[in-house]
Order: sequence, then structure tokens, then C-alpha cells
Amino acid sequence: MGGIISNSVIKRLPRYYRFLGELKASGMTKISSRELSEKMGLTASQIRQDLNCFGGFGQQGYGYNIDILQEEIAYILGLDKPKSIILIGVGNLGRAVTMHMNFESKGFHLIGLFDSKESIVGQIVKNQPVRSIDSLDEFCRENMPKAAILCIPKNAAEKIVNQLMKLGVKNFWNFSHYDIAVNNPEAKVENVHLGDSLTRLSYKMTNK
Amino acid sequence: MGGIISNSVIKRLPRYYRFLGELKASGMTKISSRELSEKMGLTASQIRQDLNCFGGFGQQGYGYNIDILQEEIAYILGLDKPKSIILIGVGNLGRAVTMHMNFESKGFHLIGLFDSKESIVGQIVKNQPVRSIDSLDEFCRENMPKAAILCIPKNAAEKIVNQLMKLGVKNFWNFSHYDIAVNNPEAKVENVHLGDSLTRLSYKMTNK
DNA sequence: TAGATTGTTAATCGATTAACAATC
DNA sequence: TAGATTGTTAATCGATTAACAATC
Repeated sequence: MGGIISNSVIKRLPRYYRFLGELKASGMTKISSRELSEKMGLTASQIRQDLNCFGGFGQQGYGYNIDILQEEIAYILGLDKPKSIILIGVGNLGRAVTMHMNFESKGFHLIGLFDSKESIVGQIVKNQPVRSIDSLDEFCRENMPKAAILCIPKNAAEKIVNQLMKLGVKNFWNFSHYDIAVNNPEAKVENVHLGDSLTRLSYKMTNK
Repeated sequence: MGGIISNSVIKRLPRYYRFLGELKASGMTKISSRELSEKMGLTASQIRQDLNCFGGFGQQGYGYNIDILQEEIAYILGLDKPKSIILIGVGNLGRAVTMHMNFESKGFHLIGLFDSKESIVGQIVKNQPVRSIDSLDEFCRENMPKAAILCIPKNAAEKIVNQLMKLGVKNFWNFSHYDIAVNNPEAKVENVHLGDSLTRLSYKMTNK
């Protein structure tokens, strides 16, 4: 426990967290690796391996306590830690992300919205004013956001990323098609590439 | 060539496709695996292994012809095949996906929008009327869509998925939190789980 | 031809699965 | 105690990297 958790495990953790939440909501208090494996479509072996990365929370002959396990995963994922975040680009996608996402449940506080378009600046979205991109420097120096959501086109993204990196904002939820990680090794990036995702669906539909 | 392409390779193909498109747009006609590896942040070895899954398109001492390679990847991904798709749930997210995504460039035709809300049905989004979810059966029998985009809440998704499966719509671009694949082994599913993605960003920000 | 770079095999690395002793 | 189920080690499987002969 406390060791290095592999990337493969990390990718599965949010899903464990969700499933445990549902089990909890359904009134269950414990579950075995076998039961969970059937519900999630994984092997029991993999579940035991995964959960053991961060210490033995199961009990032989009994299984896992759902409450304790979920709390532990929340801690590993940092969901309990407050994290401020801003969003750049309040177009269709940015607006949807702002409205749709439950930031608070993951410990995020969305503290600012920015856009470059005259017609969008000043609008109120989810109780927040859309600020001019020109005020980004000042806002960041005052409010020190920890992360930024990029809902802007590829060609605008490079400049904004450089600007944000200089301001100390080095964590990105990246919906743009700009490849942040290749050019900024110190940045932490989570990409959501909708185009690539739809492309993979095309592959799956085409091949067998 | 023509053999089984592993899942790991498939995940990388859309990105290859994009990078090759950019190189083409910049006027280049050929590239070596080493050059491409530097641009993409991969190893040259991996690129050669990946590209060889579908036959030898390189030339020793020369490299790869960008045009030919990109076309080949497009073919593998099925981007050239016309595929009709409908979207269920024209809320913030569904609206953004409808407006934002370039379906045609991936061979998709978005042929119908559906929602259950009185206030949304009848609206025009991207030149298409939002239809009542009550007309889904009739529409599918008439138009035989190949795939569906789900932008609906988890609790509505199970019913809709069952309905669509019965109608022969078995390919899903799934933005809902309903786990289609676990309950429908024959379905082909590409998940976009924004909550899990933001959760992973939380992890990256929290841990070193 | 000489140089470059692929295609491909072999070596390494990591992740998943299986097995079982420990133990609740 | 007996039965169940974990924690953990070992075996298997697959993916990535390295190496180099083939060849343009």
C-alpha cells in the first residue's frame, strides 16, 4: 500500500468508485470480489489485485466493506481535496460542460468562465459571468486556479496553454485538439477527444 | 495484413489519422517512423509495428507516403463507409454534440434527434426538428439507423437501449452513465464518460 | 554503390489470470 | 470448527522496445 499504482488500475478506479456508490445507495454494506466481478464484467482476480494496490481493505471469508472501500478510493482519487478550475471557451461544448458536469462531487470548484467573443462575454452561465479572455492574466494572478478546461479550437489552444503555463496553471481538462502533452512535458493533461471517440465507434461498426 | 488488429493499436489509429492529416495539410508528402515518433511522442519502433498490422506501406530507405498511409487508415477505421446515426436527448450535452461534432468527416449522417421533453420537441437544432421520443419506433422502422448517440440520464438509458436493441440499433456512442456493454454483450459501445475523465484529472492533480 | 529506413524477429516489460495458503 | 474469501505468489498472456537483416 502507498506504492506506485499503475496507469491501468487508475483508469479503472473511477468506475469502481461509481459502482460502489450504487451498491451503497441500494442498501448493501459488503460485497465479495466475485459478486463485484459479475456486476462489473471483470475477473475477481483483477479486482482483488486492483484493490490491494492501496492496502488490504477486505476481510478473508467476508469480502469488502463498501463504505470503507469507496471512501478509500475517493481519497486515492483526491475527490475530497478542493481544486479550483476555470473554463476557457463558452461555445456549445463549453456551455454544455459548465451546465452538465457535477464539479463539486469531484472536489472541483468552477471559479471562472472565459471567452474571446464580444457577443458571449457578459452572458451569465450557471450563475457566473462570462469574462473576457483579456482579463485572464489578472484573474489568474488574483485567484490562482489550479486547473483549466479547454473548450476552444486547436489553433487558439497553443497560445492559451502557453499563457496559462506561465501563470502557473498546469493541469488541463482538454477538449481541444491541441496536443498539450507533447509540447509541455510538465503539464498534467486529461484529454477528451470526441472526434477520436466517434472514429473508434466507426471502427467497431465496420469491423465484424 | 488483414490479420487481427489489437485494441491497443486501434486506440492509437485515430491519432495517427489526425497527425497524418496535419502533415498533409502542411505540404509534406513522406515521413519516416523516426520523424513521426518525435512529433507524436511515441517510439519509432511502435509506429512501425502499428503500421505493419495492415500491410507494408512503407518503403525501405525512404519512409511512408503520407497520402497513401492516411487513406489506408481511413479505410481500416471505416471513415469512408456511410453510417446513419440518431441522437437521443437534446439537453445541453446533446445539443453541443449535435452542433459541435463533424459527423460527415467520419462517414456519419445524423438523421434524427429525439427528446422526451414537451418543451424541447419541435425545436430546430442544426436544421433538424427534435422529434418526440414516442415516434422512435416508427422512425427506426422507416429509416433503419445504424447507431445511436445517448445523451440521456442513466435511469432513462436502460429502457431506451432495450428498445433500440429490439429495433436493430446495436451500436452506441454512449454519453450516459448506463453500462450498456455489461448487459448487452452483442452491442458495440463507445463510451464517453465525462465524469470519469474529470475524476482522472483529479487523481493526476493530487498525486505528485 | 552507400546510406537510410523499413519489416520483422527476438527480448523485455508490464498487466492479467490462476492458484492456493493464510485467515476471518 | 468448517466454509468462505481474501492477499499474494506464480504462470500466462499481450504489448512495447530493441535489434538487425532485407532492401529501396
